[in-house]
Amino acid sequence: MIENSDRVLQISSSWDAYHTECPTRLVLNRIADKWAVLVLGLLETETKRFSILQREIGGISQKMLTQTLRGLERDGLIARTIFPTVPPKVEYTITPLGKTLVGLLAAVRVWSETHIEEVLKAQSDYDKAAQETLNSEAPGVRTVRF
Amino acid sequence: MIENSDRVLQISSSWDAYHTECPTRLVLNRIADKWAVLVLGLLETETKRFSILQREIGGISQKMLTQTLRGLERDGLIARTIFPTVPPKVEYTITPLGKTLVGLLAAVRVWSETHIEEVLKAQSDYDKAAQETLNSEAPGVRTVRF
DNA sequence: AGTTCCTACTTACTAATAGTGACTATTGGC
DNA sequence: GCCAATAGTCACTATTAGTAAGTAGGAACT
Repeated sequence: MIENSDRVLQISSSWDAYHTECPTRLVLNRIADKWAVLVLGLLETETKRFSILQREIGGISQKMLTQTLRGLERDGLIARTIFPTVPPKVEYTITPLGKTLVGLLAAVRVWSETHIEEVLKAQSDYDKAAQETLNSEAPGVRTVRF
Repeated sequence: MIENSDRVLQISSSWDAYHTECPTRLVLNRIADKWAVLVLGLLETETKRFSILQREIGGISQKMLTQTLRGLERDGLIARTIFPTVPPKVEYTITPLGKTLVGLLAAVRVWSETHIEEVLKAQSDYDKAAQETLNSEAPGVRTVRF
């Protein structure tokens, strides 16, 4: 039933992301959102407006940016301040809670930048191998070790 | 055009996740996959079989597990070994490259566990406030600061 | 001899989510 | 009076996630 010691620790602290209903999985769903990661990265150092964020994040639509910002606000990771001017002005700022998470995410971005070549090479190797087995062997059998 | 100093650094290192076509964004798409994060977490310490992984990750389907494992294999983060026995046996092991990433992801899981209460509280506060503005004010105006 | 079971998948289908493009309110400037 | 600018919303389509059922092939049971 209980497999190994690290899992026991997680269970005894009452949170376990490996259990479907555990609320810690919502944090996973948060970072498992590329737009949220990018937004938090931009707000790490300074407060920014909606239009600036959209300009700096390549390929995000207004709808997705709005949706992402609302989600981050709801989770208490960023704060939203609207100035009722015309045209409207809305500023987004990272909260203290958000700051504690964004450091980790920055580390992931650094990892991407330092290991991307290895990942790209692995991908092309994999694709080439898949191509070869397609041409020679029966499909499905790829690697055998004894 | 160039906004602030950290961005300049990223551009000069030739990788920038904020640009749509940058390959580093595929790493983001990798960690922006809750299943992948959970799988990597389980493989951090030991090699595991397909059925074990499925049992330990609450709520994952066979299809999604297969898909996730294939993606991680293609990116060079895990290795797949099939034993052509009957019934079949397939083992998944983390690679050295995968190990360097999984440490960061473990940090994120720890963050979840230590900050989940704050996030849940922020959410209920947000939902309550949204409910109140719905009852009293005109919708859209929530916070004003000068 | 036939049926069932086992594992690690596919495949076909449905539900949910991401993304796209057009539309809105407001008002200062031309 | 008309256009530009900002931060959205709404209706629609495309993509992706999830579900349920099927497949292989030999071992063990009946």
